[in-house]
Order: sequence, then structure tokens, then C-alpha cells
Amino acid sequence: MPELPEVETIRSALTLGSREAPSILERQICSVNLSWERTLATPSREEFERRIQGQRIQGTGRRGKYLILQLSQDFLLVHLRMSGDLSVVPTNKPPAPHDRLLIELEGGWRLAFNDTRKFGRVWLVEDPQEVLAPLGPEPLDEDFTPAKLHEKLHAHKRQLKPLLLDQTFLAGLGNIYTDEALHLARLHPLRKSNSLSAAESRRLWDGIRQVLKEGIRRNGASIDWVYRGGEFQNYFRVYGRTEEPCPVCGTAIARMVVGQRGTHYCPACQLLTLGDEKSPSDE
DNA sequence: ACGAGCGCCTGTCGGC
DNA sequence: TGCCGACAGGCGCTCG
Repeated sequence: MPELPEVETIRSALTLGSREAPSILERQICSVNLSWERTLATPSREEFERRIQGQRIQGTGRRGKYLILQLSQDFLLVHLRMSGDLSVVPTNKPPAPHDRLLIELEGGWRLAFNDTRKFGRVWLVEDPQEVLAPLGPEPLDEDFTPAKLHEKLHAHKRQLKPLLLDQTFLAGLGNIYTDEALHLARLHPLRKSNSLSAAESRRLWDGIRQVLKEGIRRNGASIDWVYRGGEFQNYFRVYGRTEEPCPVCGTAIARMVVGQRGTHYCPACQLLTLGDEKSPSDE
């Protein structure tokens, strides 16, 4: 379930606690139970178990789609990939079917990493930059400006859709939010990045920020078996709405495959030709 | 530099 | 009913 807004929602829930579970902050780690070897990217299982034990969770953070837990000595980084989820459950609760890593905390609580498809990864590192260094800018940061996006777009000659999914270009967008941002910006997914006018780059900047903020405000999107109480799935404009009417113009939403990813767009609002570069509502 | 194809995994859904 | 392919919120790799 992970794009930036979903990871942020989980980070927030773990930090603030909820009706069912307390905050993880200031809790000490008693032990861990790794049941799928490849979930742990680094270090070795033996070193992981030895090193993490006794450390206290002192803070939480997020960078792109990575969740960051600041421990007494190290940082625990978590990437949920396609189906990962993190939750706090009572220690006496039996493990759920796809729990891959259980982190036993003091006080009768456990942090459970559940991941049906086993793509998720966890790193225990001294310096988060070991893992996070390649990431592009954080889209909601103040220093991510329309001018900076425009400049970066023109440093490449790539299709917009795969470029926005590239985490070294920009950190945090996934398939849903990319489709939604491109629709808000009225830009075709296959437009070449260096063909955008300054006004179009600004529209894209606006679209990216708007859709990410809306996702966070609605606690992310909850699809299929993963439910976090998010509701953004009820507000998708194009994602997963093939053949349904575009909320702007009523044209049937189209689906194509770009870079092996299903891509949803309005064939009327998001033209590939130069026609949309001077659309009337442009500012 | 860029894009396509595949692998990693499990589960669901629609068509026949 | 059962089987089979398509598809799913991600990303690392190879190849041309």
C-alpha cells in the first residue's frame, strides 16, 4: 500500500498511537522474529538480532516512500513496496498469515511488518544516507519549486510517466499519484519531459503537490485487503477508472501500458500533440 | 540516456 | 467447477 501519502499515514499512526494501540515512541525493543529471510536487506540476521535488541525507538520520519525509525544507536528503514504494512498489536495476539518481521516492544506490544507479496525490505543502518542517498527531491519540501522541477524535466528527454515514477528524479510518487498528478496538470503520460513549457511544468508541480496533499489529508488510499481507514480511493479522478467519464470533460478515461505499468488518462484533457500547450484555462 | 522486458511473490478476478 | 491468463500501490537488473 505504499506511496508517499500512505507511508506518511502509517508513520503518523505509529507516532501518535490510536484507539487500538499506543505510540511506539520511547519503547524499547526486546527481541525480533524474522520469518522471511529476504525481508531483511541488511545486515545479516544474526547481526540484526543482536544489534537491534535493547535499542529504544526515539523518533519517526519519512523520506519518499521510506519509513524511518530512529533508534538509540541505529536507524531502521522500512520500504513497504507493493503489499507491506506496519501496525502495532498486542504481544499475546497470534501472528497474522503474512507477518514477515515481528518486533517485540516493552509493555506488551509488538510492531508487526506484514507483507503478502514479500517485496518489502528493512534495513538497519548507522547512517540512513547509505540507503536514501540516491533519492530525488522531496516533493512537499519548500525548496522543491516550479523552477526546480522545470529545470530537472529539461535535464532529461524521457516520457513523463516513467520519469515521475523514477525515485531518483523525485521521491514518493507511485502509479496512482502519478496518473492523478498528470491528469490534474492536463499532461499526456508520454509527453517528453524536455518539451514542457514553463507554464506546463508549473501545472505539473501544482498537480503533484495537490494530489499528495489530498492523499495525506484523506489518510491515503485503501485498496483490496489492506485497509488503513484511508479514503482517497473514493476520490480518484482517473486511476482505475477506465471507461468511466472524465470528471472534467466527460470523455471516457483510457488505459495504456507505459513501462509495464497500467496508465490511466483522459484522451481529451491530456493531449499528446502540441495542442494543449496553450489551452484557454492555462495561466 | 532511454525504454522494454523480466524477475521477485501472492492473491484476486474475469473469461472460457 | 476448474483452469489460465491478466493484473496489482515497487523496484533492480539486463539488454539493445
